[in-house]
Amino acid sequence: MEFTVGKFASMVNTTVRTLRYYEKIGLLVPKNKNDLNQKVYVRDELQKFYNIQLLKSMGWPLNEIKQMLEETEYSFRDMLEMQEAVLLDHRNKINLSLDMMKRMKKVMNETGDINNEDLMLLMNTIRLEEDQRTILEQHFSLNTVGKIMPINKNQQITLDLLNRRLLSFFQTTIHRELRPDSPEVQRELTELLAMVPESIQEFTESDLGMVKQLEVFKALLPVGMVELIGEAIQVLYQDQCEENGEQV
Amino acid sequence: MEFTVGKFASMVNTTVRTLRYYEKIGLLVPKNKNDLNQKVYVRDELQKFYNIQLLKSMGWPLNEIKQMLEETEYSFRDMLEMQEAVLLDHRNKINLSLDMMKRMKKVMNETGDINNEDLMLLMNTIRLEEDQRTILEQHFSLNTVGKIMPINKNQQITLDLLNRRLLSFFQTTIHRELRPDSPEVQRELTELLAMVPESIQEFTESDLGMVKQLEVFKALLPVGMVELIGEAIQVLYQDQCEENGEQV
DNA sequence: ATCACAGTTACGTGGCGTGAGGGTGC
DNA sequence: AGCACCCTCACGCCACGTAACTGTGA
Repeated sequence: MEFTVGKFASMVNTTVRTLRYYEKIGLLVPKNKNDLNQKVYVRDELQKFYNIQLLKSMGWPLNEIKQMLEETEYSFRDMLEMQEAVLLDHRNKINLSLDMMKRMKKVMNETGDINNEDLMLLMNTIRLEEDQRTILEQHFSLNTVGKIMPINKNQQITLDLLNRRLLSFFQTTIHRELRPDSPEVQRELTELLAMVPESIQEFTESDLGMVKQLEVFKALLPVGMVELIGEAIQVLYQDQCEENGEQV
Repeated sequence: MEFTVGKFASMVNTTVRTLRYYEKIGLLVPKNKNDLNQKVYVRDELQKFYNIQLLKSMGWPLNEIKQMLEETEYSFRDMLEMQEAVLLDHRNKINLSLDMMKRMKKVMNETGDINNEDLMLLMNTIRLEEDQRTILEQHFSLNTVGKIMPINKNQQITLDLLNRRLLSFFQTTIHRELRPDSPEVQRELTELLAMVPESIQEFTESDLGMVKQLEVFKALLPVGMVELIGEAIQVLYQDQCEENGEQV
């Protein structure tokens, strides 16, 4: 039951370098030597190595592992609970990214060209959804916010696709230098608004505090797009009021 | 729309150091300066920063992100698929650790004292289950292996608890220096074997190749335990044969 | 003499943290 | 004068990888 570094490394399925590193930091130091004055790993080191591997797989850093293995009076149960929380947190972040990527794959499967810049913009809006949601919830009711940022997966994908269509249309609008009151813009806008939940109109009235908080997100949109859409919506509402014979 | 590092950092919720680092590696270099000769971040940098964050959340390293943002001709779809695989793999490893920890929590909730060394030993047997399974599958049928290493969660926990009881008992046996043919040992052994699936007896007959492969795992057990259990089982079988009037 | 190991020393990696030390405007 | 910023330079962290060079028994 004596193994030199090389043998031991292949036996426990690791590298010589790793064992040397563990020795250097005092984590796993072979106590015995053979007749050739080479360090040898015995049963004790094997058991300790697997315990190190175990704690590592739980997410502990090596210096903490060293401490834990030195003092006998540590609570395994506490260690387990702590690292479970860490791993759950980690997994949660990964799940958020995976969800985002799933939604994007569906958006990309829609027909029509879309460049990488716009794809990243759409993906960013998904990624930053939670941040925007918390801001909006300070100014509107939970119910209202839930309508433009639904948690329901089906509603989500519907609005993701709507977002894509909106972005694509106003990109070409800017490119073709159309005015916000042009018939093409007004026609598309009415059509888009028809597909959207009614209460979204609440969002058109915004106070100054919210505008400031949302400025970062607005800056992510292409130059001039926010203004263009704002003006286009204003024109639309004026027209509607005139049709109804109302005063603005 | 001009921000110095500090302002920009707090706006996009990062640190000055991070921005400086990105500048150093040429990932995000502010092109403009203000009248105080300070570097300023504008809308372009803001958009780029969020794109960097996005790609980072997908698991890309910074040098690859830099390349991707430099060349316009990359396939966003391919990037997405690749990183989805990476994230899934990552999540899988975390899930394995979390499963192991769940099983251990149940084992720890059983009554009776158990020290940290033994807890880690039990946890290692769970962690190394897959490695042992592949070895055993080279020598026994899938069905047989499945009985002592079930995939079914309920059966798993039953055997985990059995393992704990077995370990605890033979630890005290060694401590009290009981002999393998002592009545206490034989009684407990018969009781333990009664709780185990019948076909486990197949495992008592082992060939040399397998013994060698499993040596690493046997070395994880406390000194003398393997031998003790082996002898105790032999005594038990001899007694059974004599009762049945058979010859050994 | 060559090979297959063992040994030590030391620099590189990635994504920053954390200073040191100096300058500038209010 | 102090404060709150800005600048650059540079070492530290973690868990090793990689390389260079030397030594030793078969």
